[in-house]
Amino acid sequence: MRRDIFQAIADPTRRAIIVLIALQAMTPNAIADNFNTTRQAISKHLRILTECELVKQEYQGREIYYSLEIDKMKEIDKWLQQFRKIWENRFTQLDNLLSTIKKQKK
Amino acid sequence: MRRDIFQAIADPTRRAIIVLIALQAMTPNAIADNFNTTRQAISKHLRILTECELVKQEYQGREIYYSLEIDKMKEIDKWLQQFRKIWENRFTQLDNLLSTIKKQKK
DNA sequence: TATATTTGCAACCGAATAGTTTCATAATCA
DNA sequence: TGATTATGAAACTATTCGGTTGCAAATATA
Repeated sequence: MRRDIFQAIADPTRRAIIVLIALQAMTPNAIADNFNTTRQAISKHLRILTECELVKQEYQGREIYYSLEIDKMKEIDKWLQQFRKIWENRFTQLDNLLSTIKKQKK
Repeated sequence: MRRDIFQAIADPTRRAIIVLIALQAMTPNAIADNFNTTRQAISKHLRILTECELVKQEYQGREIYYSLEIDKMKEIDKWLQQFRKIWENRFTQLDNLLSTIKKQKK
């Protein structure tokens, strides 16, 4: 079992669940209402999301409210950081090129 | 075959390849030297990365140089955007709370 | 207390995945 | 030209994945 955050967001249903519970906590039943699968399938997705700590549970009687562990999402952001440096650099280089051309025109 | 960018970065070997060729183009053989698998396995990963346009090829004789399509990486960034709003908001709320407490102290 | 509701878990199934070995093709070099 | 090198593709395999059905446990309700 790999069960890391990148594998977690690879599945489109799980990405949709993440978006769904990002703003408000929801029960498995309520989440499942939004999809074309069984409640048990959603339950399995929630287990995967819980295992990699992308989601937290809040017990309330027999109901369980699931909500997004927003801080965990930053790990993806962190990995992206190294590439962001590259694409921002590209822009800077382009800017420099453009201003050089501008100067040459003068 | 799903073959989208999120599925592409789910595999740790593919993520490592992406990092490896982010700064300079490399041939499949050179890439494979960095891993504990066969060249053919790397070739398959490169095919997947090519299929979802995360990577571009440059033919040079019998060698093929692979390099990262950095713009494609922005798609992940774009998806993250909606959550970035949330976590930045949290910080703002915390700031407001702190300044409210500060005011009350006065 | 008996029944209904909410939930997770186990067993099973078909499809996808990552890897291997083998082979074909094309370019380079002696 | 013949051998070597770089590469991709095909066939196969073990494992994982996402889904289903069926069941058990715990809470709520009549």
